[in-house]
Amino acid sequence: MPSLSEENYLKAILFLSGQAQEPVSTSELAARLETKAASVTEMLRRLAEKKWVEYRPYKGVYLSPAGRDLAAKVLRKHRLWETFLVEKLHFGWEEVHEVAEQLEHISSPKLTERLSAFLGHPEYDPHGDPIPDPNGVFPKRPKRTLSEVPAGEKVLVQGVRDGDSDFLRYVRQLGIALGDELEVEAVQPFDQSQQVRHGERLLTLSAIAAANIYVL
Amino acid sequence: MPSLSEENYLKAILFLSGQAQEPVSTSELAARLETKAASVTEMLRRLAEKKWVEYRPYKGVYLSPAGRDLAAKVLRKHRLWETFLVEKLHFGWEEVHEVAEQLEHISSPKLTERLSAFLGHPEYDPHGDPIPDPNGVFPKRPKRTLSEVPAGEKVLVQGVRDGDSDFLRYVRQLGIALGDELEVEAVQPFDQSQQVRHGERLLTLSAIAAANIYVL
DNA sequence: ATTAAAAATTAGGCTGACCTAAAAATAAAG
DNA sequence: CTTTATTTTTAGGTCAGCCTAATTTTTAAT
Repeated sequence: MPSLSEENYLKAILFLSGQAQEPVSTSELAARLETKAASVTEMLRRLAEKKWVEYRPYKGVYLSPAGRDLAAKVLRKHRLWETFLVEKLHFGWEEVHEVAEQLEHISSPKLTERLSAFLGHPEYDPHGDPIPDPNGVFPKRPKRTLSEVPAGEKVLVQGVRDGDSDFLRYVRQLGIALGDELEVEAVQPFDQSQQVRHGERLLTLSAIAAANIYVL
Repeated sequence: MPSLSEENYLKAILFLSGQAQEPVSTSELAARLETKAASVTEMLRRLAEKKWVEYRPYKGVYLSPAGRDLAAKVLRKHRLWETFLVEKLHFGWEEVHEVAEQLEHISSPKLTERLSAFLGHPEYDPHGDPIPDPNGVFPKRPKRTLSEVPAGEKVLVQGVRDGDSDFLRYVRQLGIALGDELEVEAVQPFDQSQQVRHGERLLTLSAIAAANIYVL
């Protein structure tokens, strides 16, 4: 049974190593977890002892199969709770992250599965991010971002990248919601910024913003 | 902001001091929290420093208004979550306690109030225990136990005393559920045990068991 | 009222999870 | 290929929350 802190480390490693299982550096973890490098080193030694990560001093860490499984379970809970908060308790899109950070550590497999059933076994959370199944397997989906869409094409907003509540607030402020139709009118060659039609309005989105919006 | 441990101590003091705000002893707390007296003493000093309790060494402890408020908020969350688990996720009566012990520490006033609304602002949890309102005020109700019911009277099961999962299991095993009608047929004078009719069946309940069943 | 028993507190230690400062290893620059 | 800069680790300290053992206070019993 990992502690709350250990769960947060495992989750951070999962996030930072991406799908490719690339090793993660001490400083990356320290930045993400808002802690100091020395604390990270110490924790990594403990996680390695428990066989949840493979850790080579100075070289980085990656998750063991057991660690990956634990991290996926935490992520599953996080995304299920986010779904619950938005769909059942009518929270705003951008308010759910912090609360889900707490709820994700509740330890009760029965609760998790009942919650999933209650929500109709969703495969994606309100941000459009995939929810791992009870075995830690992600539903895969063509993950296309708005920035990949050429001028002239119409797309549906599927979600936004999770984790940055400033961005979530910005998107909401623009009036863009899940399921909305967007049409890319033009892409500026020099900075990849896009002119996008959203209903009546014409919006300008930076390349960075466009890369954080998932579309279908 | 109380820590998780501090919340548990406050909740335990609230429970043990009852409605009369009687002072609670170190050993009572140690027993309830499954910890050692020395640990309790240490924590009480800390709680007193934070003005959540009034603590007189060797004399006992009771909650300050601020501490009582914090404890009531935790209890409110506990009972709301129990209600959620039973009514929405179809947990059994006796399975919810442990999970609610975790959920009660989630800190988000907005979540608590949305959850309460989602459940229709219940005043009693599935065990029949009262849920304090957001200001820590309990709905009061004539709290009658089965042991107070004289022979010949018919009553409805309103709930059972929370906290002892052995007892919850026993009640369920007897087939008694919330809302069931019971008729006290006889009370044995020598040990106060009761013969109770439950539908077709005739049950014998000890005085101790009867004192733990709330009726209306 | 004294003594024995029970309850509570103090003293001193341990662990997890953090920190700062110093040292060591790796990477980057001349 | 050295030297410098950056990253990482080690060393040593703090704090919350628990523990055992020893001491003190209170309560109960003679």
